[in-house]
Amino acid sequence: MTAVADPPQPRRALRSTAKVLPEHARASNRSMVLQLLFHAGPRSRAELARATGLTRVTISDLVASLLAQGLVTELGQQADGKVGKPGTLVGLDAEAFQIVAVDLADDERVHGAVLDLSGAVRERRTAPVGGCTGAAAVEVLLGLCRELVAATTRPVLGVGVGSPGVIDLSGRVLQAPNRGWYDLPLAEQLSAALELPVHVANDADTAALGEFTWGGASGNGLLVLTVGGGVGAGIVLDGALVQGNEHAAGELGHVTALDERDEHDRAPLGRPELCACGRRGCLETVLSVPAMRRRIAGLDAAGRNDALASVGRRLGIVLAPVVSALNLSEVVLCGPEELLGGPLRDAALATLRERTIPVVSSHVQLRMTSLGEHGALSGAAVLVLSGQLGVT
Amino acid sequence: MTAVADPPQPRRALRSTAKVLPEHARASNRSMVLQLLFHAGPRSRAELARATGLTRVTISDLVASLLAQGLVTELGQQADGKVGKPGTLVGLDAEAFQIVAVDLADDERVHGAVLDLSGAVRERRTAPVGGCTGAAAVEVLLGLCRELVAATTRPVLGVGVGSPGVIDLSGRVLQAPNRGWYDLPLAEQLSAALELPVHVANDADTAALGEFTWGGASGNGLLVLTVGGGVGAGIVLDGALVQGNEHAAGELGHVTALDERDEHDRAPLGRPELCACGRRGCLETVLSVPAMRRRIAGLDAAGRNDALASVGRRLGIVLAPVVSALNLSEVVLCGPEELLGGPLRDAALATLRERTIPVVSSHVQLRMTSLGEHGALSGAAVLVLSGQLGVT
DNA sequence: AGTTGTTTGTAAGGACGGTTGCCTAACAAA
DNA sequence: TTTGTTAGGCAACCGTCCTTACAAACAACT
Repeated sequence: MTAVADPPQPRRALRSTAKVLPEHARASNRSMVLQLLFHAGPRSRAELARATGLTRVTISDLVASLLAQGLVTELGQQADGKVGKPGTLVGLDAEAFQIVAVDLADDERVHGAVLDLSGAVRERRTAPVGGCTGAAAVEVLLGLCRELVAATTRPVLGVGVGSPGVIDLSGRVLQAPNRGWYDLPLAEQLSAALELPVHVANDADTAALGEFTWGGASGNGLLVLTVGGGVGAGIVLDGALVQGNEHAAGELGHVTALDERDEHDRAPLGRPELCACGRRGCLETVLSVPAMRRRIAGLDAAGRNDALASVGRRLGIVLAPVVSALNLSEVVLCGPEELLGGPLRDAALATLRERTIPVVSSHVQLRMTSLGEHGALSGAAVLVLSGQLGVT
Repeated sequence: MTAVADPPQPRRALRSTAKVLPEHARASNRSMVLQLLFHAGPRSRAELARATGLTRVTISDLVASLLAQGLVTELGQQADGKVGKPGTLVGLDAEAFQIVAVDLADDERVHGAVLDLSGAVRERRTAPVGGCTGAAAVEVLLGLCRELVAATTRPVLGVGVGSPGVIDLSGRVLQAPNRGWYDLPLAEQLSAALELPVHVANDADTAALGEFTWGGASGNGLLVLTVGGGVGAGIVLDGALVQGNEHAAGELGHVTALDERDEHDRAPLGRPELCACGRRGCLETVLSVPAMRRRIAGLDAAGRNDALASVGRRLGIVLAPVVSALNLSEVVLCGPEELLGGPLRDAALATLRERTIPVVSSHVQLRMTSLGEHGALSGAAVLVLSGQLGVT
């Protein structure tokens, strides 16, 4: 045996790891039980034990602590005619806590809601924010949060906020140009002011979380595209949001989608337009709501369909490499149904299928969100459910 | 308080969770110590305690068990003139075990090697496989593995195999057309025959792992593009390989990269060619080694550079949406340096920067692999290190 | 040289989390 | 009524980590 080559030098920075304590195991198992009750509905302790792989003893112990916290309640006997002693059903108590959720995606008004643990909206409030930036915008947001907290009728589990911009895992807004926020520890500030746990994430990410949890996601990879004044995306892989190196994952709005030299779709879309970012032909210049409304203004139905189909084709071209690289199972569009739902979606899906290998394209779905307008609020609520209870 | 909306129904399939036992915590902490010693070199127990957050007592206990297994050795006293009792250095013993790694990316020959725990190649072997398919190809692979195992001089930690095709987490080859493997439990079969732990993954994925561990990856998202007879990609996010819904993540070779109606690069590249997959203009028809060699055959230096730059631009166009969506920090090219390293890389990077928003493009690197030809073998070894010791 | 303060590594005891084994209660079927 | 099965609770045990306490080794100061 002789050394044939020098060993390569490990130069990579150490991956972030963390110590694991027995109590973390406990928290994880507790989350697993809650997750099961949340998604699959009430179960007996014995059923929970079988589903989780834990013993009945451990499950009994966990359930006892959850009962003590009021998170779950006993719902009486299982009355199906099986042999043996009937189990006592244990179910998540959707009324145990309430969640305050806020969506900052709209430039004019901040939308907020109080939800229960099942995701049902119990109360709505909005506040005008047009023009406010910096600390003033924080004040408006904080005011709405206080109002919503005052409107709750149960203990508040936490506050979830979805906001445009680049936001890190701790809820620090690294940059949000339309609010004039730069390096702002928003979650920390709100949490201190409200004396509640506060979770803040990008609005496309919260939309993706909402869709993942309540939208009936069927497979493993989900991309949610939010189309409004701009275009954003949130990606969920293996049950977790993709953050990206600079917490800027999902910044698809400024990928070039229409090229100076492309003949393709030249007629309906015209030459690439200048984007707010200073470059030409960004996806936002064809797919954003204002851009689409401008393009279809004054056209007849056929012309509108043509124009929207052209937009859809450009979208399909941009999505094809992403869907292929990640082997996504679902792409979901959030935005005005009348713009996105018809020819645009059809053309995007057709283009996507044309441009990807069958093993990828045959399994991918491209559809409108099933959550309607309050998808973003549901997602902000999931942020809290996930952060406080480990339920997704 | 009144119910304003019905609760959305959770329709999503339950996410796979697993119970966590104290022993899993132990294994995790053990891996963390090994990881630290692997990447940062020998440390004293007290230093390990500070770095991990565990107490000195726990670290002593963990180190004792690692010593008993022979994975680490004491390396004598720390001789730096600090106050206090000098610590005893503990280091990973690179000679404790050896790893057998095999790369099936080449259609003609199977390449294999014996490596030590530091990743140094100690022994090389190859075996001709041209033409063999199905069970015969498995036999050739098995023969090479036996030969390599016989060539080891230490206990074998495990066997790592990188193979083209779609492969699931258990090492089952779902499809590998060029070997005629369909739904073949390769890891299981090899493991039974060799009586050793065997880990099998896609060759682009192993290349990505190797690059991640030894290539000096600097940030959070890494995409490794392998360019040979075909084109493949492996993606590492948050320290883990992206699998995809059908385990087909990274199938970038058959994304359309050259469009029938695109004028762009028409002159150097010609009209979109028919691909083996039956469609036209796939990335493989411009970026694969045979395609590029055919295109530059007979050209002078300037013509070659033009042609390769055109290929690079098409690559940049395909990569831009992926890099933006994931906010990748690094894209690495594996393949012939003389084709990929020059104008192709430059043009791809320039195009990538043109077509992505600065927050993404300003941080992304696009470079050749630093591991040379045995990147795939190193990656297969990482597969074993990761699977058996939790070290990545 | 002796003392003091710092640091390392180990030992003993406690807290926590999960398991196994055994018990009783409740029910269906023979 | 008996038998078999299932649910849930109690006690004892094991593994893992923590805190507290202690001996050893060394630098620096008196």
